[in-house]
Amino acid sequence: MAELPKRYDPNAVEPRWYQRWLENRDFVANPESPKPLFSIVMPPPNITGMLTLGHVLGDTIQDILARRARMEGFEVLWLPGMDHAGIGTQTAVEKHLRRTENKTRHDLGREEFLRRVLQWQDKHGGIIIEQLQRLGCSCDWSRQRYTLDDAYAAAVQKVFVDLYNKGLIYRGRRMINWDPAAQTAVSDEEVISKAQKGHLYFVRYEIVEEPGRFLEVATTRPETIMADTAMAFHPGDKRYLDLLGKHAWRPLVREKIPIIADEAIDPEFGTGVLKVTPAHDALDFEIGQRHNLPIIDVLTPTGRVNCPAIPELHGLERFDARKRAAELLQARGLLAKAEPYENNIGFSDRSDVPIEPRLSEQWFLRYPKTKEALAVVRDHLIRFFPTHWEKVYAQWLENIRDWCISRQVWWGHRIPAWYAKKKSEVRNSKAEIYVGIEPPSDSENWIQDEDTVDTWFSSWLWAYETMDLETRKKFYPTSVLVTAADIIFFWVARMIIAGLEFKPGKSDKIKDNIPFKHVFFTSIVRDSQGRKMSKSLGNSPDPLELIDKYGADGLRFGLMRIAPTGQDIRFDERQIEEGRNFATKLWNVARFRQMHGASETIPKIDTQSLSIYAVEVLARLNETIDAIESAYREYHFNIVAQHLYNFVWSDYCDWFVEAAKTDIFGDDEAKKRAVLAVMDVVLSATLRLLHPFMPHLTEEIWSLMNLGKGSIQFAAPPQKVALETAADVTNNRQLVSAVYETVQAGRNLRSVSKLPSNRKIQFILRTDDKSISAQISTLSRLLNAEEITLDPKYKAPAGAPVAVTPLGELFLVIAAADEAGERERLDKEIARIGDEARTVEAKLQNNAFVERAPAAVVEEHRRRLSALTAQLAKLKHARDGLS
RNA sequence: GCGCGAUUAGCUCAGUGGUAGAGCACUUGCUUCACACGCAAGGGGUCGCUGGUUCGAUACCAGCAUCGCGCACCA
Repeated sequence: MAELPKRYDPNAVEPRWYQRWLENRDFVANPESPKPLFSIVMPPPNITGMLTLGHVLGDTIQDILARRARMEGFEVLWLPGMDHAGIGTQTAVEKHLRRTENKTRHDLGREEFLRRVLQWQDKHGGIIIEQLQRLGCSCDWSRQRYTLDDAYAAAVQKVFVDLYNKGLIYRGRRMINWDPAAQTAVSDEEVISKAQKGHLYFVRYEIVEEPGRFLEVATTRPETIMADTAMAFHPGDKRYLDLLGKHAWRPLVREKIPIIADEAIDPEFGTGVLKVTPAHDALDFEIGQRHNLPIIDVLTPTGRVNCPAIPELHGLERFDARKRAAELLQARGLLAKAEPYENNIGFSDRSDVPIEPRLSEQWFLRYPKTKEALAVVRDHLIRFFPTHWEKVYAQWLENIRDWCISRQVWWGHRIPAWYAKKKSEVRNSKAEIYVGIEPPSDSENWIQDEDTVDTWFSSWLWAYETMDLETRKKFYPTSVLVTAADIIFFWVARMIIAGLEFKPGKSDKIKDNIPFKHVFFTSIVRDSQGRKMSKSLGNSPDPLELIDKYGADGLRFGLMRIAPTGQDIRFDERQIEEGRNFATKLWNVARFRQMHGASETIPKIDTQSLSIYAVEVLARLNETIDAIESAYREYHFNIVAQHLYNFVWSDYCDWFVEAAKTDIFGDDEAKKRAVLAVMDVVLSATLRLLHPFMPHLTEEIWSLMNLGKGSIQFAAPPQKVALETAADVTNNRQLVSAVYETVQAGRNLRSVSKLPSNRKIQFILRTDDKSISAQISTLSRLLNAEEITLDPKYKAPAGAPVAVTPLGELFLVIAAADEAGERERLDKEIARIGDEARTVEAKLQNNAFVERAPAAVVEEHRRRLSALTAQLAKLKHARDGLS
């Protein structure tokens, strides 16, 4: 038997076990297994990503579910993988290129650039996989996938072609969200609105037909004035009715533009007049369509002004141009005023720069199966945890708009569309477009689309395209998806749609094709001040450093314990420290058991002859098992962790082990063996319950103490211990709680009497109950008493500290009693108990309460009152005994 | 503007129609034969506010306030 060192060293133990598990292929799923399935696909982290606390949270939860399922006898597949992260990875490489070689991707050309991305990927990619392994994740690495694997990429292309052939994917020239930094279109979901401080400029447009009269318009974007093609007001706005059909002089590039009326204008805003700029605003574009307005684009894809007619602005960056345009207007007397103004602006989720609404030719997907996707969640074929996300999901689906899926990015799945070379300027015509996985046979006459698809257009197949057919047959649909709620639209909803549309399941039935049965939305990890973790704030701790400091198990347990469902987590390193401390506590209490001899591999206890303390701890173990079971059903991991923490630390260590020392250090060998067996049963059960949270530590103790055959990973979860008849258990437990209460009262006496806790002291217990004598040795130990004497007729000297306990009156024997102090203490105690008794009594005197409250509640109050009254009498008696 | 969530001890959070809870932090005592990453004792709360339902509300209902999030608007 290997001896357990005093301090547990996770850094030595954890990698050793992980390596062993890998060698044993413990995480590899077997599609031919007859066992019931349990499967999870990991939300794929970005290929060049680093492990964040968000990953730690999500992947720990997945690991807990996977490990628990393995113990419960499921055939488990936890399928890991990575995402190529189109825009993100490309941006990183472009940045690197600019810094090191001062080149753009266009300088290198597509082929060379992609070669560089692959180099970058080889150098920086996949680190996160090692980090997940350090965390202890029990993924089936033999099935690791990548969104750019050949088979996966082929599936993405096939889906594109199929949807095109179904008429669901189309190409169109429409207003899209343009990211000028990444220089690509993005989807509506990738635009986040943020409050932005700026100015509202009031610009004067002279009326052509009435020189000297001006139309004033409020705008935040004077730099786009050159692209104005109309002025508009609300048709019901009497202020401007006489101007309808007239014209205004557009400033800067002076030109006549019509004055029109349109319902879309809010007469309340600004002056009630809108300058219509169809090329640079979605609403203006719609108005332009309705009124057949020309479209003038004065911005380049990088967000610079393109307007040679105004040399002062031409080439300026859009925000510089805004200031300059205002100055120009001011100089010409056309700027009435500029007010400070705060409005919401759409920012690119990716590059964090303001989005530019832009007219552009892109590929779009008309979502299929939206009604069905709503139904499967509404009808709970797919259950969301917490449930309130169902509503968020439904709202999105009910207001869904077509998805712009093309990206002007090279890194990713290239769009399988070809254009006829000769007439490439007329791409709209169907005859000029060929969509197919293979290029057209006369490929020299065709040119492939330069764009790639949105990364999420590949991720939405992740739930099943990651599985080969055999694996899919066994493990699809997956059991549960664990993910952060911020990708509910990006990923969760689209995966559901994909499952329903492409039907990868074993039959056509909806239940076989939904991608998962449960979705658990994890919290978002924030810093201790509630801010989001971000690189720029530097408030994001490195999980690997935390693992070095506290161990993977400590990190996992600490994080789980503070992770509420449905709310954000405020991260505080002290909580991880607690996780580490808990690991050490468990280690030490196991060590304590080991010091008293070897454990039985399959521990057995004789439930007929258990000590009352053993009954108590086993009953609490049973309660813990029940509580954990129901918490798991709702994915309340924090509650599971809290129950385990309380049971181990309080019920087992603080109370049972301390009480058990009476027998362990006693002379009765049979009792000693019995109590050690109880410890083995409890430890064995506890380790198994804790294993999903703290896999390495529990495996280490399990193995060193030889508590089971083989790895704890496949040990069955503990069953509740069958105890004796309920009545006996109740009696036993009442006695134990009386003993424990007496201990607490005695310790309190010691403390208020200012006796240091290491000093042996004497107690006298005044009671008629002779059966108490059996508990005296344990009482003595827990009170660190020299001696406890049972004396039914004890006459205490005046001033002797006393506590009224369920076992009788407990007197502290000290040489010089502080009579005044004791009187004061008793008075306080009498007042406190008296208050409580009066409260209960008042309630019982309330007829309405006695008549209407449930009988059990009333009875409980009566019992309580009589107990308090008895206690009060004894306390008063003790006080009156003082001189 | 619409929707969602939160509001309980200094902090992070549980919780229940019937006597307010945990961990940390704080105060005090302790190197007692598993553990100072520990043991023991203690202080600390009008359960956001106002109404309603009820014998009884921190809990259920309504309104309000504050904070956070999402959607829409955003000239």
